[in-house]
Amino acid sequence: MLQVTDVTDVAADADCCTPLTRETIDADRAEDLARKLKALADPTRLRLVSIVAASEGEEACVCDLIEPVGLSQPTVSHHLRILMEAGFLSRSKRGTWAYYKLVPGALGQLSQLLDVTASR
Amino acid sequence: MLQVTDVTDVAADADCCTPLTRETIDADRAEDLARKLKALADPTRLRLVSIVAASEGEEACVCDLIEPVGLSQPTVSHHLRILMEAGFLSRSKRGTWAYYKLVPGALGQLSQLLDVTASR
DNA sequence: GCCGAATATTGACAACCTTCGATATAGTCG
DNA sequence: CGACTATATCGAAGGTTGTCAATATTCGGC
Repeated sequence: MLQVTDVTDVAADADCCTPLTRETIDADRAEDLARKLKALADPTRLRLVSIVAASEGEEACVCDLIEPVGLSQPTVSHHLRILMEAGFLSRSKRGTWAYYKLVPGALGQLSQLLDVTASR
Repeated sequence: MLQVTDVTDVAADADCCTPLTRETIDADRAEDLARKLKALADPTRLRLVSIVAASEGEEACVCDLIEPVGLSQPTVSHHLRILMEAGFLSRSKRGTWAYYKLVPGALGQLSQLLDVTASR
């Protein structure tokens, strides 16, 4: 009940958002939620998000991400693109470098959708 | 904050739990988290969880789940097994019927892991 | 304008996932 | 016991995913 206002905010948001439960989720929203979860459901991508989140300004350069995850540069780029398309990261180029940054609230919003069931 | 006690519970729990961020997640925990997320990252399984969660006692019989999702009985059984192995549902047989029930706190725990980034 | 460096895209391949029909298992009621 | 019903398992088909090497693109410096 603490979340009533948040919930409404969230409902006004882009492409999602009303509780996962109580009323059963409809097929379209399930599809949408699944797409976001799928973007996170990979160990490498979780590590990328985590590293970015722990970096200065919640932002990191591709060149700093390749070595920690131990995969090829194209593979890392691929994962970053998926995370961006799912709305978890945003990209900004500065010179030759590409910086990926956490989209504020994206993880929290997803988290709330899952939490609803648990919080009642 | 209402959930402080839950949080400690959860921290004492099986195979997970410390923030997704600040300290970067290690490969093992990423693997583990990814496995759970992957179990949820399917539209059909989200709908199954949702229907179960919205049912009396957060529990539903397989026979009641087949028609709503519109897939074959073996397919539904398969998805339920995945959700069970990931720790989101538990099964209890009563006579010929199999009842799947939400595991209390499982979704909430996952939710918290994601939320950490957002909450700081 | 050209060269080198950082990132993105493409194409290919193996592994895995979702789904189904067919079949096996387990439990109920005559 | 035997037929029926509910659920699980198996095997196969088609689609999707993660990964890499090779290549394209974009940008800064000489």
